[in-house]
Amino acid sequence: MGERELLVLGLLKTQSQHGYQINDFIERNLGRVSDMKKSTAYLLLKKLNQSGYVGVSIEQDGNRPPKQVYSITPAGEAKFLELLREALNQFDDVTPSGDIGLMYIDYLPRDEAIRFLQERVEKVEALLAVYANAPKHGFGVGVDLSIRHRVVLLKTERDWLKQCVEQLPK
Amino acid sequence: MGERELLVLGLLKTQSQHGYQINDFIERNLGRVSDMKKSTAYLLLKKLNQSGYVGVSIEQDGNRPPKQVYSITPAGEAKFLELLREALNQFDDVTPSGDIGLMYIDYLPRDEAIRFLQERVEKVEALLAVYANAPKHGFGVGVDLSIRHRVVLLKTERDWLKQCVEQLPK
DNA sequence: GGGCGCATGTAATGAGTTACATGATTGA
DNA sequence: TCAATCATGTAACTCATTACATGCGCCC
Repeated sequence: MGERELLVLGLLKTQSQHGYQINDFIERNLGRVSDMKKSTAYLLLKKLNQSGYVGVSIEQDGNRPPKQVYSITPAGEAKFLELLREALNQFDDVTPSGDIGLMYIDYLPRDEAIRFLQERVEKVEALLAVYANAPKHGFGVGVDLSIRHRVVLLKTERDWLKQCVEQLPK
Repeated sequence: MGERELLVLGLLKTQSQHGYQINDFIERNLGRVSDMKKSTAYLLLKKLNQSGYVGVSIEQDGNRPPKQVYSITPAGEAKFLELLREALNQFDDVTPSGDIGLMYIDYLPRDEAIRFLQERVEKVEALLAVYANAPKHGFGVGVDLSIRHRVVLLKTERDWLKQCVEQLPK
């Protein structure tokens, strides 16, 4: 079990919720921290329920589609802490995808190679602009730390890419 | 198809090789660029052969285990360029794993949280030391760029982690 | 009447890892 | 003789995504 489960359990810790609500919250508020897909959340909730980490009850407003409302159980609370410690404890060596391509970049004509790198720079700068314009939201310290993390990584990426262009042999 | 295939095709471009040789080369020289597992390489070679991107011939020295020696085909050369362009073209937003845990870090006692972060700093610094002591190898510009990439990312990580410690509310 | 929001899911697929299994040669 | 190196592979599993499928209510 990993981070997806941790994320969901953490959201249920705050309050009982149904799948749609969780997905909605992630999309609106954590879109830049998690890329979990909606089906994944539904599957996860079912799995967590089967494992006894969350309980479920069905609610219905009028004739609307029924909701499966999930609540965290004591076992789930314990699991949350376990997963949290596990997540904080692990540290993987940064293995950026995209570097294999770079390894072979001299198989391309120099100007094509440069064009690719410059396009990457533009993409990075576009993302940085998004983060710069993003509104502040105060869901605990963690989210803000995480956003700042991305920003510094993106800046590093941008500078490194620019260096790459310069170091390409003529 | 992705980077694993690109990596293997690129190695076969240089010379025909068997699986063990490829795995050995990756382990010795690209251990810091790729984390591909050995079984994966064997599986990939078979798959690439079935797709017509590499040909195979069997060699045997004396009574040693027979080797499946793979060579890249013209179709494979074309595929290599296609995958290379694809790899260089794509750029994913950096989504560091480990940030979900960070998001919930205030659910832990402050001193435990700090200990986790400091351990991460140490791990990062250990890795940096490895890279600093690593011997230079001159397999094209690409590998060196890739190593430099990791180094700058790790330094960014280290600085960011130190900031995190400071920003943890008291 | 048509599109968006609400609400939930299943089936197939993909990518890769882990664990397992085998067996000969070579050098200390 | 015992460990390391050479050499290859399969089966089961994990994790998550994609594509598909459904259907009501509400507002314009």
